[in-house]
Amino acid sequence: MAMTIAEVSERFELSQDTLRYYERIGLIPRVNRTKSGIRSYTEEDCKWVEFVKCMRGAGLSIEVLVEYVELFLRGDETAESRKELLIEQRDLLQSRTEEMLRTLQRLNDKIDRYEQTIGRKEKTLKRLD
Amino acid sequence: MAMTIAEVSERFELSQDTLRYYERIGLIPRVNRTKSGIRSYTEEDCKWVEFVKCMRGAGLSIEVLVEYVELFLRGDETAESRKELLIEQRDLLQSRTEEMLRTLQRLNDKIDRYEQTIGRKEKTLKRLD
DNA sequence: ACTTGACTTGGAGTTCGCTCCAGAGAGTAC
DNA sequence: GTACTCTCTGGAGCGAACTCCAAGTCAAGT
Repeated sequence: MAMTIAEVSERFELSQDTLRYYERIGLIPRVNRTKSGIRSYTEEDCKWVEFVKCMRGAGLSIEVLVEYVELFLRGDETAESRKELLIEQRDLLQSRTEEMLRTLQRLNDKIDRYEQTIGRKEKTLKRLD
Repeated sequence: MAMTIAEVSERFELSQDTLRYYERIGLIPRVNRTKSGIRSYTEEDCKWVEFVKCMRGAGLSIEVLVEYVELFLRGDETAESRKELLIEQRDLLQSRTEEMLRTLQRLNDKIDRYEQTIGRKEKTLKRLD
């Protein structure tokens, strides 16, 4: 059940360095070690890794995720703060996503215009043949 | 019609340093200067600034935008390459956007669960009164 | 003529988020 | 026991994208 850093690295496609870095800065709670000091990831640890990978992938900052973990570790009485933090980040993510959708549309329009322009050019060339 | 860097900075909410930086690295074509060496932005220059701001805002890399500008400056025969570059970036942007939409959904679910948990807690507290 | 303020350039400095490395300590294989 | 492999820690290094700074130029106002 418990996994080594090599296995977790493989499983989530994050480098061992990144996993150690994430733990060092508190982006995931501290992982337990064997008596000889080697990390032994539980399924719970893996859930944190997966969560953080997902949130980082969407662009949430390390800073805010560290804060989330800190709140989590302080226990139940921080549930409200955690919820507020999540709402704030959700709103940020939403507006960034909306901006990206608009830009996506713009890129598609631009590509369409390129298609038309190049299409016209080809026609012209054919006519010249 | 022509604008100073201060006006362009104001108009697009980009610092003067950023505008100069963008020009220096070729993210926008070179802006003409007055005889005394001061930048004088035409409406055309402003369109580039706006385009770049939009694309950077969606996360396109500086590197790829510089390449786009270079191709543009080489003229009509690069239209096809420019189109391909745009398609590539469009596809990248699309998958990033999709990832963000999935994460957005996940965040919303998580917030919902927080709402329920906190709701239950409040009820319990009330019952204890 | 001189001060003020906006602008110039080239280059150094900063922040974020990793990524790499050196040196050391275990566990396994022979 | 010694070679090999995996892992550890603390710290240095790196690339991207700005951001700041020093020293100098120029135009306008008084």
